[in-house]
Amino acid sequence: MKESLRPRYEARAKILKAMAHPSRLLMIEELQKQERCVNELTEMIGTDTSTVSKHLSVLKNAGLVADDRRANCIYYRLRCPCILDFMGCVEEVLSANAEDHKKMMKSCKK
Amino acid sequence: MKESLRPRYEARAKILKAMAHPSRLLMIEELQKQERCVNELTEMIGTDTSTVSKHLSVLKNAGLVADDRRANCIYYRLRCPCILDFMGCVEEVLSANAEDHKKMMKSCKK
DNA sequence: TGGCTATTTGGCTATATGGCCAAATACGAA
DNA sequence: TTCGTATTTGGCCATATAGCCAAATAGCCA
Repeated sequence: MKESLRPRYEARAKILKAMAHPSRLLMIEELQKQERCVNELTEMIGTDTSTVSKHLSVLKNAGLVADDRRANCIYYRLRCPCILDFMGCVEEVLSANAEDHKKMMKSCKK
Repeated sequence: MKESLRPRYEARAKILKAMAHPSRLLMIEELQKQERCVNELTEMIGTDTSTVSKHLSVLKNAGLVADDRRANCIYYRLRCPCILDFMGCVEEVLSANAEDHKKMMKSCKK
């Protein structure tokens, strides 16, 4: 790869990687609807608080979420809501995959 | 996480994960322009053929690319071109990050 | 068929990640 | 200041991934 292009692709990959986890996708979706504190997200995900905190730091580190403290909770919110537009296409891929799978099964029966 | 939702998020995460690598992003971008065989991609990326082959199998396994053989090469193509629309938003995040960074630097000087 | 090239697979190592626990920290409120 | 709750961090283990090499496979073409 041309060296000059590498940082660009690495930066993009980092963002995609930050999104590429089931729990983090759930959080992103939730945070698009409304901001949430760590505790609330922990309940939704149903795992250890420390795990959720680490997931959030991945998202924050990628610049996908921002946080601010109010009262004694830290609220997270989605920084670029367009992120969720991704999902339309992701779903398209998934249904294309399902379609293929169906075809394959059919042709196996023959 | 509600058990019924898990498979859905896992499927989505798998697709994002498949995209989340610099070399694979480069390939995806290239394959949107035109189909390419393993050898051509290997040259572009500048790494071992076997590595590229494995990257391609990740993409294929996620349903992002399809391949077919012609003459004695195997040509890969992008299955869902909408995938690249992602990048607009990814870039948006990146420039928001850059903006933040700039602000931070400024406020440090004060 | 047999050779040749393109591609994939297996094996290995180094590195990164997710998850849990325990401990540390941060900060608002009394 | 001190307490108590919310959050983060460090440590550990199990698992996954990238990359390279060597070897196996696949399938065109003479």
